[in-house]
Amino acid sequence: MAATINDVARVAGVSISTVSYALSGKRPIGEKTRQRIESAILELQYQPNAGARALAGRRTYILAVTEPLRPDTYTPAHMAFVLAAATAARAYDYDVLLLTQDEATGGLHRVTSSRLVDGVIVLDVLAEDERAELVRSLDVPAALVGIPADTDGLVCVDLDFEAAARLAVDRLADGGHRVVGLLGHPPSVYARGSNFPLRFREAFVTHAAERDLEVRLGAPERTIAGVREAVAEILGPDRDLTGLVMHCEDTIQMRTLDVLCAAGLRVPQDVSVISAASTFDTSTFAPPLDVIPLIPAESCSRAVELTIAQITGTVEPRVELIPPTYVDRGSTAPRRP
Amino acid sequence: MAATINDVARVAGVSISTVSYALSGKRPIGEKTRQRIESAILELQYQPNAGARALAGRRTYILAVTEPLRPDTYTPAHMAFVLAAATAARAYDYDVLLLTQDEATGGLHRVTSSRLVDGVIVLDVLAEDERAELVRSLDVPAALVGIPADTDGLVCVDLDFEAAARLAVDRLADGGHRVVGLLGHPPSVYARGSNFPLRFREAFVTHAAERDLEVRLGAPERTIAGVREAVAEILGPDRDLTGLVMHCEDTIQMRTLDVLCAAGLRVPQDVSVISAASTFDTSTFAPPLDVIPLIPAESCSRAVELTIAQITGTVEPRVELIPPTYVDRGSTAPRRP
DNA sequence: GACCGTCGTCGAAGCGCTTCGACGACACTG
DNA sequence: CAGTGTCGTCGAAGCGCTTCGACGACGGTC
Repeated sequence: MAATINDVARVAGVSISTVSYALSGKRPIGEKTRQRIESAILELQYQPNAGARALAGRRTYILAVTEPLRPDTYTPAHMAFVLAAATAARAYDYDVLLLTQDEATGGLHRVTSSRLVDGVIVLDVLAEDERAELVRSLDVPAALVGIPADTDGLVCVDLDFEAAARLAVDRLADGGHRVVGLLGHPPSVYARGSNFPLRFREAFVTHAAERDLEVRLGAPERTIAGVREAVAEILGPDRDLTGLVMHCEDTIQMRTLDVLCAAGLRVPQDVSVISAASTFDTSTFAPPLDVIPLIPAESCSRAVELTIAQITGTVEPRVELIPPTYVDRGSTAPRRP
Repeated sequence: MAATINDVARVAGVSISTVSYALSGKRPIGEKTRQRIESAILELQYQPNAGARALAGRRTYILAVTEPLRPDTYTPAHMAFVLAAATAARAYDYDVLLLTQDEATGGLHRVTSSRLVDGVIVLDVLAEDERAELVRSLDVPAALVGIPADTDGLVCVDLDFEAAARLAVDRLADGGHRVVGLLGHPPSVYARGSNFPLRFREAFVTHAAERDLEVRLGAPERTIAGVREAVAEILGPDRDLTGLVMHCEDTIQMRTLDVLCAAGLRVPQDVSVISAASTFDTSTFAPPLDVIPLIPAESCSRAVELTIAQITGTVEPRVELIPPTYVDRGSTAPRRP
């Protein structure tokens, strides 16, 4: 059997409460006592029993991460967030319970009301998301990565997609480009109400209008043919498009570059290209792309932070938007006269 | 505060042990009592406290899933296994704690010796894998999905990659093909000692020799150029290769089809193509490919089953190989004379 | 020197559940 | 009808931990 706190106390010749306080640091402990306890712990390979700790301490040190991974979502990007959340949680000594697919919603109720978890990280938030409702009504420490339509009473974190869209538009507008395109996600993604593609697209269109640009939108299917078609359409019959922003999966972006190349268009001489809100590495693309990165670790570690702050104290509901940054890799250039 | 078993007992007018037995079914309960208890549970929205249950019952109903997700591994395929494990676990009323990256090894010790989890599912097993050692020495209920070099004392489950390789070889050999190629993973994957690519490749080479075939191996990098080069090499200067087996990521497979098409080679008229041990859907490829599928749900649910069997009883160490199946989609044809 | 505060330690009371042993109430045996 | 089971229920003893209150031993104050 595994050693218990009783064994440690006996070996160290102190009471169990002393051991507990030595471990938690909630009361001062004499130097010599502490050392005896520490060596007893080492000797016995003592690890506190998680169940007992949860029961007595009312903390499990587990966070639920809910990520539906809906059929048409793009796994790598979403998993990057799950991983980032897991890593961030470990930095605070929390473990992560994974709730996916149907459990993403159903399991949320179960794990919170059985006090299996201390808090919840909600990923891939839709504009209308059951889980947002659930979190609100359950009144459990939680942070959403993404912004639902109704943020009332919730703690949300996300990249500032609107600002990212403006940043991309400005870059092209400042370069003198007049006709710009946005290559987005497959139509089904917009239909589902996934929030960030919509937010990005709206801000893109709005700000392009403010900057007096002509805008063309594409929502290619994932197939080669789909990309080819969308690119052809966006370029226009006269191929007068000179600025292209891509806010989509890596395969689509790579294929787009292939298609541009095949069409004899050079980047950035003929077309300036920006990869926006991408979770993957665009520096290995051919050519490497300018990017406004979406860094999972950033939003997730903030979400974990805010959740833990709610567990240990109290946090005002809020929406925190992370300002975007622009990484220049030479895939944009001023428009040639 | 959440309702406890005490509240339920009070409302139902019985003792707490009766409630507990009603819940677990470990002793018979009178019909009327059971109903009173059930309605009390509904009324109070009672959910047993996970920590207390773990402490008293010595079961947490949590399984650890360890998946290192090493830098060069292909996320979608690996995550498919994580998801399958989570889903399978839920079917047995177990939740899943995710251990990735550095925690995949380090966290294993922590979560088992603190009794946070009842068992462990080990994914992406290397030929030489620390986690196999750890599981052996920890003596914790566990199942590995994949086969380490030393399986002594371990419970392992996996697709029978050797049989899959033979199946692919036989299909081509029976079709009269004499020169066959295997397009595998990037070199780094083989170098790392990931076990299934190696097992597949070895069996492929061995069995092709038995069938008197000439074998060409390719291990393309993920880039377009990498694929193009590997395909050119495998086809040979005379393009005498007529059978191709792909055991690699979906992007590489798609690109290979693009490259074949660009080279004017038709599938299956000029080249017969088989996708082997693939976790993704090859029916949407152009053309749809014959496939020997690797079904994560299959190995994972068996792994979960075997782990839970170890928790509740005892299971002999073993290696269970899942027989491969062949799905015909018309991408192979007899060799033209 | 009486008084106070801090430090370091202990004992004991839970936390909410499972499970063992006990026991009354029956329904069978023979 | 005494003996033997099974059924349905209860009380109580933990499971291993945290935390509260208490208390002796000091060192400082006035």
